[in-house]
Amino acid sequence: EKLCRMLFRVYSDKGMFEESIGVFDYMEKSGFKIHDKFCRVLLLSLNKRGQMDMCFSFFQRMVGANVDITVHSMTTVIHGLCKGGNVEKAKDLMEEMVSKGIEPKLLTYNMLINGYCINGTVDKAFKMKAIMEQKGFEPNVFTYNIIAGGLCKLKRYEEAKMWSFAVIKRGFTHDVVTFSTLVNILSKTGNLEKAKLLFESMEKWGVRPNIVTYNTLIDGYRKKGNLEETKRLFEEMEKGGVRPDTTTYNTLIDEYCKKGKMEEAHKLLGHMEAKGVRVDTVTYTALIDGYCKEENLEEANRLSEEMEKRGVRYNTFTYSSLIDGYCKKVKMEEAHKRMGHMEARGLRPDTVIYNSLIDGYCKKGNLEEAKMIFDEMENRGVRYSIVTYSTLIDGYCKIGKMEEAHKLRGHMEARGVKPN
RNA sequence: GGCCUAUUAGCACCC
Repeated sequence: EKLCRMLFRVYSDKGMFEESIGVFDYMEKSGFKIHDKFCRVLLLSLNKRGQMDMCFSFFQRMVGANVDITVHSMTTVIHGLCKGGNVEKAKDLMEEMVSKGIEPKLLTYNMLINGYCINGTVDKAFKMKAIMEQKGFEPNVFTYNIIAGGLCKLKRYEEAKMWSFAVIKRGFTHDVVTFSTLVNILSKTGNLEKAKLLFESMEKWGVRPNIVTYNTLIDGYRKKGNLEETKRLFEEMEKGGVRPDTTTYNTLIDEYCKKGKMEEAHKLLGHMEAKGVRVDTVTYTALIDGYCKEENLEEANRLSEEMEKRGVRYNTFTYSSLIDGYCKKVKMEEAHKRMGHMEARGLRPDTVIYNSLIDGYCKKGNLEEAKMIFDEMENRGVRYSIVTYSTLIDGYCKIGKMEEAHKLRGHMEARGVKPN
């Protein structure tokens, strides 16, 4: 029994999940008593590695094996489900557990509220908050920050600002997350000066800007085209003992890429390696996109091979940049080939990728093919966006097929996509 | 005590 516990722990920790579950099976068959705390090692590990489905199904197995389920493991599973965009499933799970006498905690509710925010359904997040209050839980700083963040995702910055300021007004302890959120809101709404003032006054409130606060402000300045201030902040943070991280470098690399300064961007990649800063998918995607934009697909492909070799994962953005690169050059066969690759890896092409393809065919003057891609989106359940319609409408206009263009305008209204 | 919250990368048109 002791050996099983040890094995289970090690397998779980190393991500050898089949083996972990094998041990679990054996323990169950042998009639060993299995505790909730013991199972949590696996739940947490599955969570960390994004294996939400397995996490959920293992939890079901725990229930089936009569493990003494606690709020802790329930909360872990809910966390995973929420992060994976499966809030409804998480909510159902919570309700099921409540019926078994397990009471959620404030943090459990916060996770669900966050889940709805991730989904972009803030109204449901508010409903969950109301339920939480009904149960006698007062919202805490996390709750407020989560809601402010959710509203930011929807670009509802004015409302977000109210929630962040409410933290300060309600006399909660001042929190660096609240301040960073506010710096972001101010910066994104064109009040970079105010953002800077807030940033500078933070210390007076007893809050020290951290890496995220710096990164937020740096992004604000570079998007405004103020490279001097961007660099100054970069140096200031290093002097102040806040070490630039992956996001900091990614932001700067993207800035150089957008300006077409690919050598500079590449140099920063070198700096990251020299300083031991982790390189990630965003780093490479920014670079790949930069090369694609200057139509240097050779270099873009070289980088994608490099990231493959280094074990940096591709995501939808990475493929999107490459596919768009091919579409802009009207190399449609190559674009399709890349789409095949991503699907083989279990990534579903999204709206943006389809938009690039449609644009490619439109630019080629092949509206039949463009329309076929459009229909394929429907069949595969990929949502149309305002860009999808604009692209295709533009395509029809350019070849003088005005009736088709008008038809699409009707189509979009029927779908509830508002013309801009 | 720990666990939940903030920052960076992809698409059309116009400018």
